[in-house]
Amino acid sequence: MNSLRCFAKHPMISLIESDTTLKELKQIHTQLLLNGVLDDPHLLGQFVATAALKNHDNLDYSNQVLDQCENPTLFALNSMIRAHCKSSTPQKSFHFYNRILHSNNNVSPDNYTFNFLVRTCSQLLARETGPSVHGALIKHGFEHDPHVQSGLIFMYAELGCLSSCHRVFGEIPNPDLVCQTAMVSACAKCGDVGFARELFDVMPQRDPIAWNAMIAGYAQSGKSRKALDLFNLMQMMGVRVNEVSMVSVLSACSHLGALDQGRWAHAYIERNKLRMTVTLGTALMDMYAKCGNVNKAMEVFWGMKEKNVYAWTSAMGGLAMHGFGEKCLKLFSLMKQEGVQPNEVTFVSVLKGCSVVGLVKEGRENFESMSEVYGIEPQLEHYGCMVDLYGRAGCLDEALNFINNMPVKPHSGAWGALLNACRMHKNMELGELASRKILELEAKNHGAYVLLSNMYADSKNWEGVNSVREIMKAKGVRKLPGCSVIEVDGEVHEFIVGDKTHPRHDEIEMMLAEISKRLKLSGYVANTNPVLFDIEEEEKEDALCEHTEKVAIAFGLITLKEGVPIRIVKNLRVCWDCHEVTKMISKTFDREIIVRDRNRFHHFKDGDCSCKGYW
DNA sequence: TTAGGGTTAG
Repeated sequence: MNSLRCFAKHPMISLIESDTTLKELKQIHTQLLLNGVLDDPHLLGQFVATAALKNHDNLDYSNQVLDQCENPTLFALNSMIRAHCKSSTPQKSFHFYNRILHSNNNVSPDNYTFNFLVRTCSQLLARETGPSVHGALIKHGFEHDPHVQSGLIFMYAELGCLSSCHRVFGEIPNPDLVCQTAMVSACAKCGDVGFARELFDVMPQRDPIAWNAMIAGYAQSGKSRKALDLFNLMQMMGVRVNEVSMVSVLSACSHLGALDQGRWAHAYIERNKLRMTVTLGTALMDMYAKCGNVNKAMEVFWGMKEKNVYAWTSAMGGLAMHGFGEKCLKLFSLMKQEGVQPNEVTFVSVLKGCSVVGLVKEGRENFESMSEVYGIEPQLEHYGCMVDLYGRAGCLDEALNFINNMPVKPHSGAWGALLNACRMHKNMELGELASRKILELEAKNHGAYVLLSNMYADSKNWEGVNSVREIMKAKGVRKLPGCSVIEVDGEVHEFIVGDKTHPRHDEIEMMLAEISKRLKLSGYVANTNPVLFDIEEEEKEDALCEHTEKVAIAFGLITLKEGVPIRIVKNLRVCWDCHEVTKMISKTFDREIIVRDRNRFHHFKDGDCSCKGYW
């Protein structure tokens, strides 16, 4: 009874809510002081903890109150570590940890202290401090606390230290469901999704969170089909699916470009009345954008009740990916008007938006505003976007100048953007320089070899083509095999270059011949330059016929009803000839064709492409 | 009177 009375929340403290203003908080504080309520250290702790936990980003007041208090309780100090760990200033947790350590009030850290502190280290990605905190908690005897253990596994996974995850996990005699799930997630996060699955399979019991962890593990490591397979198994086993499961399912569909399956997932969410959280809404929108239906993506976006920086950034990225640069920038203005703070990823979308439509001035201004207005230091990714922006617009000198003046060493991405620009604008000399730089950094960068070889082929420099081929051979560099995917009636068909095993291979061949015939009748002459090797003209045409997007398009023409757009996802950039051919097919066969290549979307219609020849 | 595992944008 006594303890209940002691820990019941004071009615005035209960008034503190997450939307309590600072002024109101001060009024409550003054009242509590006048009434002598805060003379009780437990109630003071309650006030500070409530104020801090209700608003993670306004901890100053609680900090001040506690700093003026000579002998705060362990509860109050732990609460401050917990609040800071979730705030934008997690490092301040250590101030309160130090107060616990150096308290003259007989206070010493407990399992709560270390649990919160370990989470602070995860937030901070504290490579050195994390292990020290681990050492300290062992010294204080808390390494057997299951909350602390799962926290440590999570922390080491965030730090990318799988061996430490294994060490912690291996030392737990009987890990509970939570620790096992944390370990499954940690292995998947650190790249060992196979071991994650082994662990998952031998778990004596699995709740929906464990299933979600494994599905997410697959989705995040690019094993999208496995993610969808496991989701199907989850349903078959009668495990309760929730909105978190669907986020991973949608993410897997986005990755595959599987629009039918994505639509099915959308219908499933509605049918089962799953909660449309901002995360789920973002995943849904992203799925539609990445599967080629940008209008539907924007419809989802505008229908979202809450839009955070992820939602805005994803919508802007979707627009940029489809070539709608101006719309992307308009959305950026709107986002700022709404008071949503952009982050570094937002600027990647902004710069891509500028790049796809050649808005050099706007791109430069936005890039400069990153550090000047928003205090965000540009990362390599942003520098790459800027080189792409200048290069794509044909300002090759400025692109080179930009690279040469980068405050950090230019990475292969920056040189790669320049190389692609050189290909677009046919600048052989600079292209050679760019490829040399890339290969100095990454001797086996197959993309650079292919681009360079294609540039030589474009200028009929067969000697150049051969020399690239020789170097590739000597260094054991293989061209990444092309692969195109098309979905028909909810089934994903994958065409890999040279693979003739598709059950309808013969029909596809016939359709390819038909396409060839009809295109020739319309005056098409194959541009054979992008074929990597210098071979006889006729053979070259055959090799081009095998570019996987053409095979997938042929399959689409056979299987999809008239008027249904053909949607292809390709793992490489579309080559110039395929781009021309696809334009012509869209006209000759009166068919809309939407291709997602490694970089962006191409919408082919009536003999034209939305990229206007720049990709 | 404070605590643990699963989700979104490059």
